[in-house]
Amino acid sequence: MEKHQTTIKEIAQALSVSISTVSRALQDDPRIGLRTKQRVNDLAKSLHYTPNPAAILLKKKKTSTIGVVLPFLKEEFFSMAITGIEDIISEKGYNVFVSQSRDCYDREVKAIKSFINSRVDGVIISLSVETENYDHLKELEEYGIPVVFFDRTPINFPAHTVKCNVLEGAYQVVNHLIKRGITKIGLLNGAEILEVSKERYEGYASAIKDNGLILTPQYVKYTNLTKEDTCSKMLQLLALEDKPQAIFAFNDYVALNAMQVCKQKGFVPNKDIYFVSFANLPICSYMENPPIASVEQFAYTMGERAAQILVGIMNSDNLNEPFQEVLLNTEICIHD
Amino acid sequence: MEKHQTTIKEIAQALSVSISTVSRALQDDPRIGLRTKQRVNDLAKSLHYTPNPAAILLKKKKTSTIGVVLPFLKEEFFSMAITGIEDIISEKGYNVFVSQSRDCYDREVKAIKSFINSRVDGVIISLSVETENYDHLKELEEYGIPVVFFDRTPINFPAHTVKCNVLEGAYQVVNHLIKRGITKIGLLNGAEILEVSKERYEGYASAIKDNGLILTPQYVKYTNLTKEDTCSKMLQLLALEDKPQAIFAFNDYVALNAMQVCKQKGFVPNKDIYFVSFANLPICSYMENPPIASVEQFAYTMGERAAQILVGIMNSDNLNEPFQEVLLNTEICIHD
DNA sequence: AATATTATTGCAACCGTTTGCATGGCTAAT
DNA sequence: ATTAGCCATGCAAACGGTTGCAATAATATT
Repeated sequence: MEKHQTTIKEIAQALSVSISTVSRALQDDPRIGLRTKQRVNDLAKSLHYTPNPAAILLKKKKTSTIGVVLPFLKEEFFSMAITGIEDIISEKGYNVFVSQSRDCYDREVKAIKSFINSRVDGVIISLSVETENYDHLKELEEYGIPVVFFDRTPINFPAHTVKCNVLEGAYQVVNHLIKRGITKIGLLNGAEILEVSKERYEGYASAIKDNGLILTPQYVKYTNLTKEDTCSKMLQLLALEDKPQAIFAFNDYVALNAMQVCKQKGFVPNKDIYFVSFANLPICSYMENPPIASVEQFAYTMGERAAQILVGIMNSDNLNEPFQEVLLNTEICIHD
Repeated sequence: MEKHQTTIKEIAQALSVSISTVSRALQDDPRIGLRTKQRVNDLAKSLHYTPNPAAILLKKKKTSTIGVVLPFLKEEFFSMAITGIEDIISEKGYNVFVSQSRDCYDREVKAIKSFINSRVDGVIISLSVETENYDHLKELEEYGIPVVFFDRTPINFPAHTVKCNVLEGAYQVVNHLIKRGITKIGLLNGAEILEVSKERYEGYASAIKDNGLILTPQYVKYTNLTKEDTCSKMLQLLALEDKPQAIFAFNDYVALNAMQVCKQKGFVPNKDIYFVSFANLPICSYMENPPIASVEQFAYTMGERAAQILVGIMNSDNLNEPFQEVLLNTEICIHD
C-alpha cells in the first residue's frame, strides 16, 4: 500500500545485474558499459531513486547535514544570516539543522552535543552572549567536525571566522556624531566577553581620541543584551549628572530598547538624545524615528561566506587547513 | 589522533561479551543479567556512547528528524512559531531541518522533496502564498510521512491542522472599529487562495453585516504579500473617491507597508486613516505608531501544538489516525 | 590459433545496530 | 539421576549502500 523508497537492490533485480553494477553505474564509474549505465539511470529516474542517507553515512561517514547555532532567529540579523547559509548549503545538497541558544550557554552546549550525536558534517555558529568556556567547541574539533564562526566569534581561539569590520564601522559612526558637533557620546555596548563588543569599544575610543576628545569611562556601559539589562544600563546613562548627548548602541535591538527608556523618561529620541547603532535592520525602515545612523553589517553575505568556507573544508580531505578569517566591509547608513 | 564515536562493538570487546548483549543491555532488555547491564551502561556512559543514527535508520527506518517549511524566518510570527516547535521537538530527542519557501511554490516543493530524500520522520508546514497544487504534500502522504499544517493550511485537503480562530479575531477587530464609529473599512487581505484570507474576509463581512452596514466590494483588496503588491493595492484603496477611514490588514507586515504608503501620500496613519491587523508582533511595540488594534495569534503556542501533534503521530504505529484540527483562541489587543 | 589485453560485471566484506533463534549452564521437579 | 524449565548470552541475518578483488567475455596482438 504505502509507497516505499526504491533501493539499489530492486533496480539490480529488475535489470538482472548485480548490486555493485548498479551502484557503479549511478556513480558514473568508467568501468560500467554505456548500455548498462543508460538502463540503470533510466530506471533509477523513473522509480525516483534516491540513495538512503543512512547507508551513505555508514560507509562514507557523511551525513550531508550541517548544524547552525545562533542566539535568536527572531532577530532579523540572524534570520538573514541563516537565509544566506541556506542558499549556499542547499545548493550543494546539504540540509540544515537549526538551533537557537537564546543567548544561554547551556542551550548552546546542548545544541552542539546534539549535533555531534547526529553526526553533522560541519557547524556554523554565532556564540551566545554567555559563552566564555569553549570546551564544547573543542569537542567538535576532537571529532573532526569543522566549525565556522560568524559575527560572534570566540576570543583567543584560532578558528575559521567571518565577521564584518566592526572596528572601522564603530569608528565611522562615532566620527559621524563628532563631526556633527556632538562630543558627549555614550556607548551602550554588548557583554564585555564578546569580541565584537571589544571591537566596538576600540572603534569608539579611537574616534574619540583622534578627534581630540577625552574618553569618559562612565559613558561606557555593557549589557547582556536582555531587555531588562539594556534598560537598566540606559537608565544609568540617563541618570548621570552630565548626560551624554548621543548613544552608540551595540545593535538596533539595543537601540530600540534604549530609545523606549528615553521616551519613558520624557526625552525625545534623536532630538534630545541621538542614537546610532549597528546592523541597519530592514525592520527599522518602518520606524517613525530610527537611529540616525546605523552600520550595515550585510548579514546575508556573512551567512553566505560562512557557508562557503564550511563547504570548502568539508569537501577537502585535508583536515588541518589553515584558518580562514574573513573580514567584510561595513557601510555606514545615515538616516537623518 | 582524531576522536571517534564509540560503537557497541567496542564496548562488547572491552567487556568480552557479544554485541547483541550490549545492544540489549542498553535497551534495558529483561533478558540481560543485572551485573552485565550495569557494566555495559557504566562503560557506555564513560565512553560517551551514542548510537549511530545511520544504523538506527537502517534498522528502524527512523531518523528522529523532522522538517519544517515556512515562508519567512525573518517574520517574527514564524520565528516565534519555530521556537515553539524546537522546544517541544528537541525535548523529545528530535532534530529540526528548516527551510524557507519565501512564499514561492517551487521552493516549497524543493524543500519537501529534499525532506523526503532525507527520510525525515515528519513535516510541519505553513504553506507559501502561491501554493494551490498539493501534489508535493500528497507525496509525503504516499511515503507515510505525517504532516501537520499550521496557520497557512490547505483548502479542501483533510489534514492535521493548527490554526487560530481567524474568523472570530477578524470579526472582533472590525467590530471594534465600527463601535468607534468608523463605518468605511477597507480590507487589505492576503492572497485569495489562502484559507486564512477567506476566513478574514468572512469575519470582516459578518461584522459589517451584523452592524447593519453594507459591504463595499471595492474596499476589499488581495495582496500576494510582497511589498510591491501590498503597496500597489494600498494605493488603489487610497485612490478611491470615497476613501476608507480604516484599513484592516492581513497582518502586521502588510499593515507596516500600507502605513508607509499612507505617509508617502501625505496621510497620517492612525489619525487620517486607522489601521488594525493580525499577529500583534513584539517588534510593533517599538513602533511610534503601531496599528491601533491587532489580533494576537500566539505563534509560539501554535508551533508547540503542531509539534505535539506531530510527535504524537510519529510515536503511534497507527498510521491512519483521524485528523486533528486544533483551533486556538485569538485575543484582540487594543493599542490606542 | 594461441595468447595478451581490455572491457564489463559479479562476489563478498564492511559500516553499526537490532532481533529471531539457538545454545549452554543451572535449578527445581520428578 | 534424569529431565523439564528458566536465565543469561551468543550467532547470524538483515537494513542499503560502497569498493577491492576476482572472474568472465570480448577484442587485439603476434
